[in-house]
Amino acid sequence: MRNQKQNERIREERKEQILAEAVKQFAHKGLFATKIKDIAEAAGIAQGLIYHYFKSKEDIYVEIIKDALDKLNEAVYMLQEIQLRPHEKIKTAIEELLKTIESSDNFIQTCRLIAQATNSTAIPDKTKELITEKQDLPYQEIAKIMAAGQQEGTIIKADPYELAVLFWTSINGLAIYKATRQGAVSIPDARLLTRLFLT
Amino acid sequence: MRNQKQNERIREERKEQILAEAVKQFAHKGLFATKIKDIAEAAGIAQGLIYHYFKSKEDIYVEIIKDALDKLNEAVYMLQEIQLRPHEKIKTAIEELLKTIESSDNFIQTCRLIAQATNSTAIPDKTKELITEKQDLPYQEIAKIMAAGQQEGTIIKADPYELAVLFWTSINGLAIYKATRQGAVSIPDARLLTRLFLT
DNA sequence: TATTATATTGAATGAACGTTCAATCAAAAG
DNA sequence: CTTTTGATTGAACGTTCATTCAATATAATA
Repeated sequence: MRNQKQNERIREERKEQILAEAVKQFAHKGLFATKIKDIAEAAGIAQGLIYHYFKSKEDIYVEIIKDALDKLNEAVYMLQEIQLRPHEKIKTAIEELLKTIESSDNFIQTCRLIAQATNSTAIPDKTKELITEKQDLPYQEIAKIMAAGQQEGTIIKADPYELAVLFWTSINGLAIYKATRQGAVSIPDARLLTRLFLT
Repeated sequence: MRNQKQNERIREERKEQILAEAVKQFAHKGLFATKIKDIAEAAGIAQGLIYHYFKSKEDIYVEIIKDALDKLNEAVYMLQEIQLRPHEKIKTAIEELLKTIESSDNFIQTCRLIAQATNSTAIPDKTKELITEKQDLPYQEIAKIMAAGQQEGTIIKADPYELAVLFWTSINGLAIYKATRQGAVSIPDARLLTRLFLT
């Protein structure tokens, strides 16, 4: 028989493979239009095998949404660490996020998944909990930076949280925009958006 | 027996009633998580009766998406008519749109429906056609106004279409933001957003 | 090679759902 | 009151789908 280490590795690889295909399917079609058959076919395995690795379709979905929210929060957390003035943080964040939108399918999938989940009341309860738990952090974090910048006089005077809302709705909107027009779309220059927040 | 006029009126009223409930359901849950049973129950009628008025669930959905896109285009079209300088048009549009986001559930439902439909590849082909046909007009229209304002030196210099993208992604993002936090959320002041476009 | 444990398959199951349909109801017209 | 026509109901039908399961394959170990 196989030893435990090998088994664990195979198991982990298969799980990742299934998750990777499921992310694509969910991002494009959402939870309810994505069929287990779709995921199995995309992964090149039998339908039944999916249930060897996951309890249910919902479970896969919940895990994916969790990962998506975590990924976003992690990125935001890194922003805290960087040694920059607040207004430079905002500038850098916008530049990096727009660059990522242009280059990374992965990030766009993350945005699509979160947007769908956020915009539907039909998602599993567990997903709703994750969202209430994790969705606010990016807003809070950006709001903090905005407030700090206001202290220094480099960020425009307005409710910091409202500025954060504008920040994220713009970024998110652009990601979805890019996602839904396949191919050549021109994402606005970072300086345009930056201008919205700096004095 | 009833005369034809009465029948037509009853028929029209019922259709509207079904559509009104379907809009709510679709806006909250999307096409695939909304069941015919849900719509029938919300409308207080038997499931079967829906098929006396509509050919299929998809048909209802397509009609609703069509209405949503038309409503948006109509609003944009009215903007053309107003006698104002380009930068005043942008200012007024932002003010009115933000006011509408704060007050009108109807508008928010429209935004949700369009966002969902745009963000999914699983929607009916007929819906996809409607979107490709009608979705670009608001962008074009705002881009035109931006370009005109640039001629007058009142709108910031940048690709007009990119400005339009920024315009709509912000508005749309805010509408979705409001939709998904039930109750008290503070929508940013119109002046903040206006500042993004004016010189 | 025989054994054992897990991976994998594909068919079976059962529930949910969209749609159809036969039967009944309601109301106006004769 | 009777007829006629469309509105309405609720059960029935057929399909799709998530999930389960019995059977088979694989590969490491003894």
